[in-house]
Amino acid sequence: MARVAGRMITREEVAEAAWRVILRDGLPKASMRAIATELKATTGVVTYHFHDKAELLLFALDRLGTAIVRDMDAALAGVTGVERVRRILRTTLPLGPREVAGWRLWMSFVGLALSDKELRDEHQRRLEILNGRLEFEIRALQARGDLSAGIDARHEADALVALSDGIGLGYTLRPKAYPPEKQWAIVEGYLTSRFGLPQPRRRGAARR
Amino acid sequence: MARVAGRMITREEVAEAAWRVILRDGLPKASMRAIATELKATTGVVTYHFHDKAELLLFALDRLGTAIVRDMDAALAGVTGVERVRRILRTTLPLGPREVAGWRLWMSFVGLALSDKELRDEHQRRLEILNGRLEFEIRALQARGDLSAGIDARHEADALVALSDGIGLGYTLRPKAYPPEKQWAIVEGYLTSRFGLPQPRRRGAARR
DNA sequence: AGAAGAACACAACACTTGTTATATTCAACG
DNA sequence: CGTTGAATATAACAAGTGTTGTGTTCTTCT
Repeated sequence: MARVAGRMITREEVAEAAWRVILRDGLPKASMRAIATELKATTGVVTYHFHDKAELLLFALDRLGTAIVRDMDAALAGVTGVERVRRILRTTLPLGPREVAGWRLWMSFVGLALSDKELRDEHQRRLEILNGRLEFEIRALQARGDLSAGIDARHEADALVALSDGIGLGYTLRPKAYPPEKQWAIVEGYLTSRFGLPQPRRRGAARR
Repeated sequence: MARVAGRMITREEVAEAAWRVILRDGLPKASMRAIATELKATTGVVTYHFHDKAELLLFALDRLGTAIVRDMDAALAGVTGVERVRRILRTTLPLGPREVAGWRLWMSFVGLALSDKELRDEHQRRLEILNGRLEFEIRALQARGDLSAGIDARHEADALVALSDGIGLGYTLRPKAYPPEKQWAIVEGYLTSRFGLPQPRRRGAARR
């Protein structure tokens, strides 16, 4: 109980301030003081909402993951069939500024995740969610008859995750080499040549 | 002039010590003192060979890249045809402990590379080298007649880099999800369904 | 009005960091 | 020999870090 005072900064706002600092100055510069300054507050706010800095970073990463899942669900609303797979990939790829920011943040944490078990678990969770969703959709397509029952859904989902993550990694390091059109061309090319899924737009070059 | 004294620690040894520290304790723990201790020396050695810490990290990353290129060249010696593409991918994928260490190191630096221009340039250089080599080999296969002349070599190389980098990223975060056999199954599956490349067989065509 | 407690500010502590300056060692050479 | 200079050790500094403790506000409830 007890509704509260003047500004009332929430944990989410702290996490989002951390995002902005990380995106602007990099993770090493994201100190408690820098995050507090970004909030136009002092470190007291940060230490009040989070016991640790580790807890703050973990929460920031967790919230980033749930935001992506929420975006994905929104993109899937009312969509059926093959288009669902495309929508999933569209929300994970760095096609727009929002997704680009997400990828930059995610990549900023990868280095830490290698030496921090909890951060690594959080990363794994996201990958497993993405993998699980793709696997589910592939199975649904198989049940529908749109896809051969012979293919290994789990395996194909792993491959798709690898492809989209590779594009995301490539974009964060070489943005010019992976513009949105090329990202999507790679994914569409993969889907058609691998599964024979029809292209919504005009037919292209992927005949062998 | 002047051959020198007792231990004579080189820049390369310092860089390799930095690798070990980063692999064992993570990049944030890789301080000058930690690296010096790993060398069983003091910080004087490190500051003598490197003016900056930034210069040390850049050198360590650069040397990692050249080591990978050297491995790739060694794997390509005397190999012709489609097998060359496979060899390239085999040296980039985290199939063995050596490549796994390379990937862990590379991923440790990605976060810093986002906020450090020189590190980012180094990353881009490696990606461009890998992309260039694959593009070259694809063109060679086209000239040979093993691959349709209609495909866009540059585009296919970008896609292949994305796929292998995605596998590498996936492995560093979820090693159990991408064991060596699965890594290779994904790549082989991609090559066959995308290019129709046959499983390894020998043919005796004249080179060039 | 008064009490309570949440939300925040502020200051200080104990470390660690990168960097620099100054000593020390010791093989090579005139 | 003594001198030189590269290679390493040592020590110190200023700045920044996460964390902790103690005030200060200010709303809400009685």
